[in-house]
Amino acid sequence: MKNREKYKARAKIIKALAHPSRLMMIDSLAEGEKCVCELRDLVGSDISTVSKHLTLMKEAGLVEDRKVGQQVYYKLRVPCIMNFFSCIEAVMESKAKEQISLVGK
Amino acid sequence: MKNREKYKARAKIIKALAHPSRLMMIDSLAEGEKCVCELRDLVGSDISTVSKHLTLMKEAGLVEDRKVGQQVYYKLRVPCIMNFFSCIEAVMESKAKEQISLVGK
DNA sequence: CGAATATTTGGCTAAAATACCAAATGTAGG
DNA sequence: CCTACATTTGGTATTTTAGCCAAATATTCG
Repeated sequence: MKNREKYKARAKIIKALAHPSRLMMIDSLAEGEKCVCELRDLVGSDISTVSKHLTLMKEAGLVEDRKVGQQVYYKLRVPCIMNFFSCIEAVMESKAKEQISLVGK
Repeated sequence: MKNREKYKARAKIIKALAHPSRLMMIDSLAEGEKCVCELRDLVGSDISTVSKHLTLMKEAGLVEDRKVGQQVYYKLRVPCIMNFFSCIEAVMESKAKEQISLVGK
């Protein structure tokens, strides 16, 4: 794969994570399968908006869906995603410390 | 911190990763400090564009800078970022397998 | 000081992402 | 078949992001 393409492919997946509502849904899906309506209640947006977020994550390969009756259930496809968050917290802490040290100068 | 804010803060950091050029630079910075001009050669965009990418990553807390003479060196602030990529690859593989299984149907 | 080099900032345009509403689709049950 | 319900799709307006050029800033060196 051409180098430029490799980073583009990675960016697509990371972009699919890069939205507050989507992160909220991922956190929730870590507990297990949820239907679209449950996720809508969680994030509080219009259901069409939620559906589009889910489609986008599905296309990126983050989640998969399953139809049961008239409902559609989504679940995480690759649980290692959850490991991200500890590092994200580390970034925030590191940033916070920097802020503190700047005050002292 | 209010829940909604927590996810917004996380999203800001993840957004700062979510661009091919920025991922390319992060990969390169994993080897060690680089000046802006080296990173411009790497990604091939206008230097003002590269500078803006770096500023954005700095504001997110991903990198820090250091001025040496007339050059500015950037380095990774939180190395655990690099752990992301193995999971990203896993997402891509999982996606690829899905594609293959669909062909067979 | 004045020229040369590295980087950042401001301004602007084009492209991408987001959100909502309305309409379409799919499924279940009477 | 008709209605109700869950979800997706289409269309559109708004916001955000990206990239380039030109100008400003900072530093080095003669």
